[in-house]
Amino acid sequence: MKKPTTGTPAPAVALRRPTQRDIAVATGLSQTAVSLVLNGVEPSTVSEEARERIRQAAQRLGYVPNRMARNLQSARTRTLACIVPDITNPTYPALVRGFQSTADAAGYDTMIFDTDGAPEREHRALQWLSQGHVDGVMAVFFHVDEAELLKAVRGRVAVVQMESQAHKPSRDIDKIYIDNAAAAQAMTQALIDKGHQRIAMLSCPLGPGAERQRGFHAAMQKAGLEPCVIAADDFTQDAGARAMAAELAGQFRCSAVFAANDLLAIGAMGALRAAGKRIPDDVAVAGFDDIPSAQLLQPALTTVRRSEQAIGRFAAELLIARLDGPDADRPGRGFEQPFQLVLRDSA
Amino acid sequence: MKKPTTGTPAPAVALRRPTQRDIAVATGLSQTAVSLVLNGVEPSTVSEEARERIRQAAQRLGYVPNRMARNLQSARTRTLACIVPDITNPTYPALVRGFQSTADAAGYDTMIFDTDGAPEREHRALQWLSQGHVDGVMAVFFHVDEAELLKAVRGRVAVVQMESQAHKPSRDIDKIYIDNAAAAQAMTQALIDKGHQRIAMLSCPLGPGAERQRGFHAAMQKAGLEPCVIAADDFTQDAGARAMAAELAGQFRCSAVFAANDLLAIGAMGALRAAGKRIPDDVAVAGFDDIPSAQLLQPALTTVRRSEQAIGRFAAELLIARLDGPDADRPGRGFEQPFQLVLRDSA
DNA sequence: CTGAAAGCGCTTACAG
DNA sequence: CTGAAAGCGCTTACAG
Repeated sequence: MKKPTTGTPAPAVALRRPTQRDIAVATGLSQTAVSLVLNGVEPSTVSEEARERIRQAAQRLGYVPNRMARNLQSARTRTLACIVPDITNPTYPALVRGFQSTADAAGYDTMIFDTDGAPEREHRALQWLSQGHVDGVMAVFFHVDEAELLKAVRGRVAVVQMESQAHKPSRDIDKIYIDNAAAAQAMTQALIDKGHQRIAMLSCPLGPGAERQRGFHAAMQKAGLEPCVIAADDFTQDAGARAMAAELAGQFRCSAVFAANDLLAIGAMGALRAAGKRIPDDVAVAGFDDIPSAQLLQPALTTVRRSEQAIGRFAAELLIARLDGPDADRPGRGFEQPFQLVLRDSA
Repeated sequence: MKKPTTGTPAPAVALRRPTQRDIAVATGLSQTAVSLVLNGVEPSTVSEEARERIRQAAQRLGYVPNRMARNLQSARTRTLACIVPDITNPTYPALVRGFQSTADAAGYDTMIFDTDGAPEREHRALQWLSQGHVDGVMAVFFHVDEAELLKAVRGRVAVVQMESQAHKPSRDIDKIYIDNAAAAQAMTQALIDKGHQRIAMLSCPLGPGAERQRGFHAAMQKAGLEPCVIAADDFTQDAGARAMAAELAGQFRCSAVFAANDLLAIGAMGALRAAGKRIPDDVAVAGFDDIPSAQLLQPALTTVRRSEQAIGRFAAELLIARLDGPDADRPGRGFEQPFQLVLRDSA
C-alpha cells in the first residue's frame, strides 16, 4: 500500500502488566487483601486505611484485572455473544443492536461472531462457545442443529436460538422464531390478490429459506397455481442478481418474483432492469426482512417486517434472566414473534 | 411476548466439562502427557500407544480445552478484534468482512465490539482490550485517543488504528487512513464545478467529521464562497433527517447539501422530499462512504468511495505479520489509502 | 519414554 | 482485621 511513514523504534519487550501481587508488594499487604478490596467484597474486612492504600497503588500502577485468570476461577465472564450468519446483511446488525442495548444496561459486554453461514465457520463458532468465553449466546445458525449446540455448550452457556419455525421446545434452551411459512404464505396470497398468476419464488434453501418456500407453495397450491422456484446459492444481493439473470436468459414468464429476503430482491431488481423489465409494471417484486434500504428503493420494496431490534432486546432479556435472575433452571421455551406485511410500490 | 411453549425441566446442575486431568485418570497416564499429546508437541516423547489411548479418551469424554486456562498460561488467544462505532452503519460490516476473511485464513477468530461511538462504551472496549481477550485489534474510535489506547494495551496487543487523517506515526501501532480533508475538498469542488454557489455541509463533529468539514471549508474558501454548516448529532439517517428538517424550517437557501456520510445524506434526502424539494433539481445531495444503498437510491447518490473490504483485509494482514510474522518489532507506520469520487445522479 | 512440580493471575474458604 | 493456602485448567521446564 502507499506512503508508509515510519515512527521511532518499538520497545524491545512488552511491559508486564501489573498484577495483584505487585500491588501487594507495593503496599506491604497481602494479595488476598488486594483482591478483596479491588472487588469491593462486602462487608469489607479490610481497614479503611488499607483499602485506600490499595486503591491508590492500583491506580498508580495502572492495574487492570486479568480476565482470563478471573474467569478461570469464577467461570463467569459477564460477556454475551451474538452469532450471526452475515453481518453485512442489515437485518443482523439491527438484531445485534437491540441485543446490545439490553446487555449493556445489565452490565454485560457483547461480542459478535460472524459465521458467513458456512458449516465450517459455524462449527468454529461452536467450538469457540464451548471454550468458556461467554456466559450466554444468541445464535442464528443455518447448519448447526440443536443437538450439536447442546453438546457444545453442555449446560455451561445460556442459549437463545433464533429459529425459522416453531420447533418443539427444548429442555435447555429458549427459542425465538416467527412463523416464516405463514408470513411467506400471506405475502404470496397478497400477490395473488393483486392478480398475479405466475409467481416465482427466488430463494436459497439455507436457514429460513425452506420455511418461506413452504409457505409460498402452500399459497400457490391453495390458489391452484403452478409454483416456480428460482434457486440462489446465498442470501446476498449478488446471488439474487446472478440467479435472476440466469433465469431471464431462459424462458422467464412470471409476472411477480417473491424473494426470500430483501437482498435477493434487490439483486433481482437489478437483473430485471438490466433485462429491460419495468418494476412493477412488467414484473412485481417482493422481499422479506424490511431492511433499511427497502423503503429507499425506487420503487420502494414490498416486504415482510419483524422487529429485529425488539427481538434482539428480548433475546438479551431472556439470557440475563437466566444468568442473573430467577430463570436459572426454567425449562426452555419457544417464543413466537409477530410479523407484518409491508406493501409498497414494487408489487 | 406471545405463545410461550414449555419443554421438560432443565437439569438441576450443569455438567462439569472434562479436563485433562479427567483424561489422565481415565487412561492411567499423567496430565502432562495428556497436554503434550493433545497439543501435538513435537517431537513427541509419548509412545504411540499412549497417544492413541489419550486421543480416544479425549474423544469419548468430549474434551474441549479451556481457553481461559490456556490463555492464562500462554498469553496468546489466536483471536483478533474489530472495534467499530456502529455496526448498523453498512460501512463497518464491509470493513469487518474484509478483516475477517484474512484473519480466518490465518487461523484467527474475529470478534466484533460495537461502541456506539459513545465515550463510555469506547472506554469499556479499551478495558476489554486490556484484559487479554485478544492478540490484536483493528480499532475505529471517535473519542479515545492514541495515548489512552497505548496505555490500555501496554504493548500486549497488536494494534491497527483507523484514523481520519495522517497523524504522525506512532512508535507502537500502525495506522490506516484516507485523506478525508482532500476527499471532502474534491467533492466540494465537484459541486462547485457543477455551478453550485450556496453549498451546505451536513456533518457531525465526531470521528472523520472534523476532517471532512475542513476539506469542505478549504474548497469553499478557495472559490470565494460562503460555507454553511448544518450540525447533526450523530452519523445516522435519523440524525440527518432531523438536522435537515430543522434547517428547512428556517431559511434554507442552498442548492446543494454535502453530507459527511451516506446515512446522513439519505436522511437529508428524506427531509428534503418531505419539504417538497426535488433532488437534484432543487437541491443536489452528495454523501461519503458509498454504502451499498447509495447506488440503489433514486436518484443514485453521489458519494466518495474507498475500499472497505480491502482496508479490512490489509488491517488484518498488518496484525498477523506482527503476531506471527517478521514484523513483531517493526516500528509503527501510517498507511494512506486511496479514495475515489463516485458521481451519480443526486448531484 | 514418562510424571512430579511450578506457575500463569486470580477467588474464596479458612485459620489466625 | 489480616494473610497463608488451595485451587481454577492449563503449559512447560525439569528430573527421573
